[in-house]
Order: sequence, then C-alpha cells, then structure tokens
Amino acid sequence: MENFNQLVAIRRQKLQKIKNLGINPYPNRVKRTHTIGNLIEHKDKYLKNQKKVTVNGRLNAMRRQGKIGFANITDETGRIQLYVRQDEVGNENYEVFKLLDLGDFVQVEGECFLTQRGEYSVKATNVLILCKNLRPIPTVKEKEVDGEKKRYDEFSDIELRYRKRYLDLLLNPGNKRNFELRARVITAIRSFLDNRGFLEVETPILQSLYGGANARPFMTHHNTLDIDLYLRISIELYLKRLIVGGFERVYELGKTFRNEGMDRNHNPEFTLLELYQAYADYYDIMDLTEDMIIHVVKEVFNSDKIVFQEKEISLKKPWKRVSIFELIKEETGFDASGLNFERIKAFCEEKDIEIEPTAGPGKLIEEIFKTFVESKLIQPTFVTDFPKEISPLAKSKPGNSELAERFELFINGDEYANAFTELNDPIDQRERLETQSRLRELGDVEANVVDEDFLEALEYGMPPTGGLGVGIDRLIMLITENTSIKEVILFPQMKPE
RNA sequence: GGUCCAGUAACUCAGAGGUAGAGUAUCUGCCUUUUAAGCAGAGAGUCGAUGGUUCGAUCCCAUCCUGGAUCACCA
Repeated sequence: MENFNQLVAIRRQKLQKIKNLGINPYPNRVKRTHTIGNLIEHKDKYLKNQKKVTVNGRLNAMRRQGKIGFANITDETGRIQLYVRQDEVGNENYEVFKLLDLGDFVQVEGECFLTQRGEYSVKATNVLILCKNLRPIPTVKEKEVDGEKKRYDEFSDIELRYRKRYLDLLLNPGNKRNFELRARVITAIRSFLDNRGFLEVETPILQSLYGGANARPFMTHHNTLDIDLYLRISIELYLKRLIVGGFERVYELGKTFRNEGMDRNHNPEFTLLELYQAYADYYDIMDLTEDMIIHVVKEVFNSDKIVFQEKEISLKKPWKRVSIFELIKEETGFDASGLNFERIKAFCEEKDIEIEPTAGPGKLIEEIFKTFVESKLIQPTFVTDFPKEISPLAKSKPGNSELAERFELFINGDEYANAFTELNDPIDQRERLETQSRLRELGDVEANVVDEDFLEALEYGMPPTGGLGVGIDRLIMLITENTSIKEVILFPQMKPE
C-alpha cells in the first residue's frame, strides 16, 4: 500500500504543478468536433482536407522521446494516436503534456496525418487537460499480431473485475459487449410486447405481504408507518390485480429479490419479466414465449439459432412440448404418472434423492426431474403437466385434477420460463394458499403466505388468464454465452471487503 | 453448508524452511516519427489474517477472511 500511496502522491504533485501553471485540471467546458470513431471512419477525407479537428478521450498509452511524444487516446467510439511536438504546440503547452499521466482525460486540437510508419494520427497543435487522474490504472498493453490482438497483463482477477466493474469495463472493453447485448435484449422484449398490445406497468417492490413464488424474502422497515415490509419475490399477484381491474395485457420488467443462496445462476436481486394476458391459456403463452425469444434473437443477432459453447440450439418452431412424466420415463424408465406417493418415495430412496419431511409426491417428481432430466434438455423444450401440489397459483388440468396447466421452458439444461393458465377460482385459490400456509407451519420456509387482499381481488372476478415469468439475467447469459450470472449483472452482490 | 483450488509490488506472474524476484506501471537521465518504443539508473512488498511447529516461517500445520470451481439447497 505504501507503494501505491507513493504513486498517488506523485500524481497529486503533478496536479499541483498543473494548477501552478494557472491551468484548471478539471475544466467545466469541453470542445469536441469529432468522435474518434468518426475520424477513423472518414480517414481518407480527413487526411485529404487537413481540417483542424478537436477530439476528447482518455490517455491509455504514452511514448515520449525528448521533444516529441506519442500517445493513444480512447473514447467510446475508438482509439487514435496523438503526435505531439514541442515546436508544434509551443514550450508552455509541451510542459503540460509532460505532466500528463495514463488515465488522464484530454482534449486535443490538430489535424489528421500519417506518420512515417503509416499510423493514422492527430498532429496536435494544442493539448488541454480535461480531468487529472489520481490513481494509476492497471496497465494493459496490446500488440497486433497477424491482425489478432494479443494482450499483456490483462486485468483478469475475477474478484477485482466484479468489485471494480468500472476498471473491468475500462481495461477489458470487450466485456462491455455483454451489457450492450443485455440492453438490446431488453429493448427487443419491450418492442415485441408493446407491438402485441401489452401495457408496461410498475407495481410495488415494497410489499407488506410477499407472494407469487416459493422463496424467502428480504425484510425492511417503514419508519413512518412503523411496519415491516418485504422486498418482492415475484410480481405475479399485483399484475393479476390489474387483470381484475380490466387491463387485458400487462407486463413488468423489474428487479425481484430472493434471500437465498448465491451461485453462478443466482444473484439475490435479479431481473424478472412477468406478463399476463386475459382470455388466454398456457398454450397461448407457449406460442407467445416461442415468438418472443425468436424475435429477441432475430433482433440481436439476426439469427434463428443460438450457439452456446459449441452447442447449437435451434429456435425453429415448433418447440418440443412434452409432459414431465414422459421425460422422467424416458430417462429413468420409471412411470410416476399415477402420483402414487409410496411408489415415488420408494424410487427416490432407491436413487438416493433426499426427501424433505413436508414433501408430497409432486415435490418428489420435481426432484426426480431435476436429477435425471433437466440437464438433458438442450433444445428448447416446454415441459408440461407439473403436479398441482407444487403449482399453487395454476389452474388444474381438465381430466386430471392433480395436474396443473403449467409449463416450464428449458434450454441448454436450464430453466428460462415458468407459466400457467392462471387459477381464477377464488375458492380453489384460497384452499391452495391455505395448504401452503400449513406447509409453512410444518417448516417449509418457502411456502406461500395467504394474501387476503389478493384473494379478495379474485373474488371480484379475474377473467381466464395466461401468465408467464422469464428470468432475464439467465436469458442474457444464454445469449451472451456466459456461465456466470455475475458476468451479465453490472454490479453483482459481493461480500463487503 | 460440504469438498477442491487460489490469494506474493499498482497490474500479470515466478519463487523457495535461511528473511523476496521478473515484466509492465512509477521516478531520474538521454532521445524530434514511436507504437508491448529504446537505452541507463532508481524507488516500491506486514508474501490475505491470526495462532502453532521450528534456532529461524512468506513456504509446513491449524483456524479464519476473500474469491473461484463443484456438490447440496433453492424459485
């Protein structure tokens, strides 16, 4: 640290020297006639017309040789070399140039030309400091070998990259791509839904009761009302209230919070898309989900497939639709469709699947599915016929009241969406939530709570409705070929240092 | 939470039971077409933390901290 402090102290001294020259190292106003990208794009024009240009950027390389110096500056659009001569900028300005450090922001006026080595550069007539950097930025150097960029001393410590994301973005500009793609995915989702007549809404994140998923919440406290509040674990119950209120197509894209374990698929706050469509069922939602993801990938990559670590995933319709029981049977030979608790339990014991005391047959079926089937589902697959027991907000299936009209979408072995034909029978819904409540009393900390206000809304009548939830971070991981959620969240949760 | 791996200079890394090294960055000097500029010199580290073993620990052992991988748990 001592050394680091010395490096900082040297920069502070330079800052003082700049001030002593009567120069403001943090000026308010900036002149910029061209972006660097523009200079590069119209290279021939600027070489020919020898017009004066003014560019801004951050210094990220410096090669001084006595009375001349070369530097590279970068703005968001590109990088260009500066050529600074003492006899061109004058002695005073050259003194300022000598006080610059890597990481400083500068404004440079000059004209474009080619150096003897053929490098397109700006020959400076004036160099102005826009912001003095006080902390040395880790050095990353690049060399082009056969058109390929070779990097030296890359800023690659994963922990540092997440904790100091600004340095990661600065030093590994390639990592900006994940976040640019993220923005484009979200834009594409919005335009898709907007075009289909969905209304984007915002519902409370602070809730006095949480629900819509099985998860443990974060708690907080409101001082004026002197009540505990929860951060939402899903958006479901409020969007359904809006369907009761007469909106027929609504969606919300927003942060949701679950107080659970963290790993490469889980961050405590994550982005969820939920949508509800009146007069639709889960078959309609399957169609919609297919169309939406196809639209997104088409918008972002102009492609109808995704390549994830050499696995090619085709998005061509129709996607496979298959019952969870069929998949289990295919993988294990075990037929669980009778929902016979004793038989299923025996199978789980045989396969060493842990059985929680509150688990019923449905829960065990889900466990069997996760253990034997999930990772095999590479191509997009709608898994249907989830047991009603583990689907307390979904309508049951005509002809088999123990199953729910619910699907989960699996791609590349991970779950991307969860959807139901929504339960709109208020009496049935009350019974389901009360069952959940009993499970909670038996020790299932993630069981749903009874939300009287939601039940009351249902009693006023919710039309038949199809609903969908999509984990957006995971969708972006899939599209950007990342295996850690931390790579697609700008500031992932970390333990305090 | 279990298991495994990692933590050494600002960055990327080497090292070894005897008190710490390289490249880059930084500083000084030389240098008016360089581009991982060059040449010469210099400074810079509580070797993640705390205990233990030892004449001596950064190295061996234990515990802890942080991160990663994986398993478990989890919508």
